[in-house]
Amino acid sequence: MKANVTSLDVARLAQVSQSAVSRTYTPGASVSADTRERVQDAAKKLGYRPNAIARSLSTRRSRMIGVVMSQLDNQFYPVILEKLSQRLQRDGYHVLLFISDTREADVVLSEILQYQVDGIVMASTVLSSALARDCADAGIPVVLFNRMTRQASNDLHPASSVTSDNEVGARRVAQHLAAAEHQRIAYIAGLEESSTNVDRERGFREELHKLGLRIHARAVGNYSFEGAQQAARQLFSQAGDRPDAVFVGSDHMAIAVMDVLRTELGLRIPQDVSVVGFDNVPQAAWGAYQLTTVEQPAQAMIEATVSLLHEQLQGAVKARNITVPCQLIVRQSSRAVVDAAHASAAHDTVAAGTMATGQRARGAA
Amino acid sequence: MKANVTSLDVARLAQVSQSAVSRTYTPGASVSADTRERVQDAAKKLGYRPNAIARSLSTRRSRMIGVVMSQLDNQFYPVILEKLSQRLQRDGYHVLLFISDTREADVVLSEILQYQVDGIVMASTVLSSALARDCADAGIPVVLFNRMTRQASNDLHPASSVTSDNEVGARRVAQHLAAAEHQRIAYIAGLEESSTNVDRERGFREELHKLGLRIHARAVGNYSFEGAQQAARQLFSQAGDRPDAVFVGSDHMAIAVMDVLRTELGLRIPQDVSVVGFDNVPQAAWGAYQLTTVEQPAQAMIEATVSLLHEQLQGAVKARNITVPCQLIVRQSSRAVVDAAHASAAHDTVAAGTMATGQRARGAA
DNA sequence: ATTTATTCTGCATACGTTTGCAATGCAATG
DNA sequence: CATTGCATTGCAAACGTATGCAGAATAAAT
Repeated sequence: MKANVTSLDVARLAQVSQSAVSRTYTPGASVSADTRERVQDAAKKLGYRPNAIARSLSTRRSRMIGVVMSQLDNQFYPVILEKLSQRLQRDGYHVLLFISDTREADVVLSEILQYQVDGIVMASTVLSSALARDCADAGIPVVLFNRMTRQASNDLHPASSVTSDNEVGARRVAQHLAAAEHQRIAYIAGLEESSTNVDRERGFREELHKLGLRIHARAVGNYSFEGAQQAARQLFSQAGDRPDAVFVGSDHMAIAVMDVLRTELGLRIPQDVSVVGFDNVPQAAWGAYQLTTVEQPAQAMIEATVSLLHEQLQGAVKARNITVPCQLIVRQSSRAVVDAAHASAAHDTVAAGTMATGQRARGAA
Repeated sequence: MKANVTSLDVARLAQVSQSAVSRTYTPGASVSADTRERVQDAAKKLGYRPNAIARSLSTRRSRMIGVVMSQLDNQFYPVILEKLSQRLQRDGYHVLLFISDTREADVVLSEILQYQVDGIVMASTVLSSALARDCADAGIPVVLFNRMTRQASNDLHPASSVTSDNEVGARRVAQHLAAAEHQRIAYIAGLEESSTNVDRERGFREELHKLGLRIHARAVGNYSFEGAQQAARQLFSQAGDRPDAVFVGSDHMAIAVMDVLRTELGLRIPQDVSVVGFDNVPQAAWGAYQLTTVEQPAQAMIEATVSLLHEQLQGAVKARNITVPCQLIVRQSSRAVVDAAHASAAHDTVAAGTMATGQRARGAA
């Protein structure tokens, strides 16, 4: 059997022109039922498979989407990657994956562009404005996932973006913690410069302020496991003035924090300290953590991403941001609301009512 | 600025032939320093980027590796994906990702082949022998990752494969559990037909037998979280005859099992029951689980995968299997060895000696 | 039967690169 | 000065497909 069967080989065997073969595999092209069948028979006989590379060269569309990610250790992203990949496959697109852990994102992106991808999704990575311009010049749609460009207020967005409503989500957390009468509320930040962190921290601070509270202590975890461990140790180092609640910038970090609090410091959660995260990764629901968190709705964010991509593939010139609402999910890592009426035994009662494992509850707003 | 700058545009501006431009971007090609510089200047001026699609068509190598995965929810695989992607990028290859969750793997693979990938890595997916033959005919190297083909004894392997030494790993677990004098040892299987499960179960059973023990109870979890929960409930349903140790076919499942045992059944680990997993995913080291497990060395398996790929890209015709050794990692989810001398207070002592968090210990063999 | 509209088909070119081959220039050697 | 060798260069033919255009075949309408 010949190694590389081309449309020409099939054409010869089927006694038709090469064009006819091409048209057989082009949906909507004009071919008679007879030729189509002859072609398909010949193709099967020879084991023909259309060459997507050649097609891309000819059509100038590769049907590949470049996806750039940096931290697959944070479960949020594998989940996104899986769903995104499946969603794109449904539309006949495929994912060219780039991991830009330590390397310059710019180098990576330059490689992507060489592959003539039809679009780019950047998750948790900063896009230099130079590259953004390159993409715009090349007419390649870029969607920032879970990140916004800094100059969001500028009328000329360099790229579209999809985020959840980080600010409102964080406000819900503030309300939740305040309702349970926490006094010394701490915040562990992600990456200082990331838009997610900025929005979450702003919403959290402002809502606390509105409720007559303030951030009692603060540390930075840079969205990493180790960073969060350090941050937790730092926040709880002075025994006298320890926080009674911690809002952590991501579930990934929150879990690290819980481990430090329990294992190293012997604290009980939520009796001694409440912990709240962000993202609702699968592990947040695990029995040992039962983490109260804000859900970033993965499927909705993916749909938004795909629709932004298509929108720009159709030629929309205006980039825009889509913000997806997110929900507070109350689990048992945070102390329950203190019911003024029966303050004594209230804890368990309320817990049974509103804190069943995995149950979704709208924020108390 | 022109949308698509080609090598011809650059050639014109630099006053050289198009070949010269091509050679400038072909490592090892013959170009004088002078022309190279002229070309690079012109390229920078125009924003030229070589078109990888056209190059692929011409060279008949895409420098893309198709990676097929099915379960990104099991942390083992994202970790692999991240490392593999980075490793391939180092060699100038890129990952075309396919998720074949529910869809036929055959359909997916057929799509991959259209993209003229230079090689394929299949992780935790079964490869139909028909497709394997197609790949062989097309001369495309295939490496099965963490799976072996069934007819391993056959002299004509359809595809190369990389596995850890599942059988030996499972033997270590048997020795470990036997040493601590467990009496009723259960096994929770992954996918019955998978080679990993077959090998692990065989090693476990045979080693137990050698030690005068047997598998006391068995259930199937199909490598899924929910399946493992069901399996755990089933194994522990009859209160009178509960296992005092469970070897679970993967960490992903083992964590689900631990949650069920603790939360639903109120059992203490390891006092009431020991739990051992397989893989050593990051979560196994988390404070709340401290899961004793067998480490599948990710980096070594990746290196093996890459070298098998290269080997076959160089034209090696013979497919082969590489087996990477794996290590028992003792943590606190399994009861410690009973020291015959001071059987009473031995537990904590031994634990302190050999069970420090995250410490790696060779199997007791 | 003739005209008109419609569907099919093949030809030929384009997509942007690589690369074998032959030609050129230049330095070193005799 | 003639000769050889070598590095550099350009020409032109691939690589495998899509598609505009014009002609052929078929069907529909008169």
